[in-house]
Amino acid sequence: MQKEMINEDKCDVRVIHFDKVKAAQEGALTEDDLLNLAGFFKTFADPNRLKILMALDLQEMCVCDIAAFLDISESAVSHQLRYLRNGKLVRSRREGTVLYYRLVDEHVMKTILTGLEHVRE
Amino acid sequence: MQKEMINEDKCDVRVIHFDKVKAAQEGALTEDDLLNLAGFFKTFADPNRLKILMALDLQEMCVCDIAAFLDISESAVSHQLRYLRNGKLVRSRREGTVLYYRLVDEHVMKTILTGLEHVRE
DNA sequence: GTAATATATGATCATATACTCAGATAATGT
DNA sequence: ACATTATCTGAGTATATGATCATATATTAC
Repeated sequence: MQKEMINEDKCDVRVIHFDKVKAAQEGALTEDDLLNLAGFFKTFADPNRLKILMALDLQEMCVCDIAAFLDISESAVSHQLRYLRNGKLVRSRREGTVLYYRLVDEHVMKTILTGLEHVRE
Repeated sequence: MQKEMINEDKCDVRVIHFDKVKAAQEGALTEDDLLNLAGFFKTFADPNRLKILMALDLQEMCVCDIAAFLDISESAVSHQLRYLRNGKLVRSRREGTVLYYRLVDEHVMKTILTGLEHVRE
């Protein structure tokens, strides 16, 4: 059971399998990819956002309809939609004062369905 | 532009397209599925957990190796592994005092790779 | 049994999240 | 221009999250 220090400056770091640590480091994503990916999944980590995304997969909807569907305030919906817009998951189309939201592409539902598969075993 | 109240008790709820709200409600998941699904994605919503999962896809690893890889405390790793165990994403195998963790199944990486596809456009 | 090693757990704390509220903005109707 | 409608935004707040630290547990070696 060989022990090695991974870094001279951090003598508290204990490593049993140095080769595995190295392999993990070599296979790791960049910090950028990692943050984007975590951010992407954060989008799906909220029940209300999931409901919005699945509803928008069926049909485009406006803010107040989504608010009625979720039974939360329009302001709260608007905040969540901004979140989804920033994440490039939804797009909107304006018709007068009404904004109709829809999904951007098929990755969104694909991700949700893969997750649902796992959850239902 | 017809307006209807979705509920007599909540006169502040404004609905433009009642049919869409109804369709969304009919297509919606149960609260249980929704919470499980959100919980599932919450697992992937953290950079360190993502790194752990991707590393364990390559090879089984023990706690202290993961800690060295992530450059965080073994305690923090242990907390995250408990999270992953509760979510049924990883399993462990004991060899003396050392616990080797590995992924439970292929849904995990499938989910991560679908996400990565989207993130990289 | 005791000591040492590897991991797990509970308490605590700083930050992130998701809502509400009040007010701002954008498009339409008069 | 002014009022109305639909949505957006910033501030404030309560809860959730993820790390650290100290301590507890589990296995092995002596």
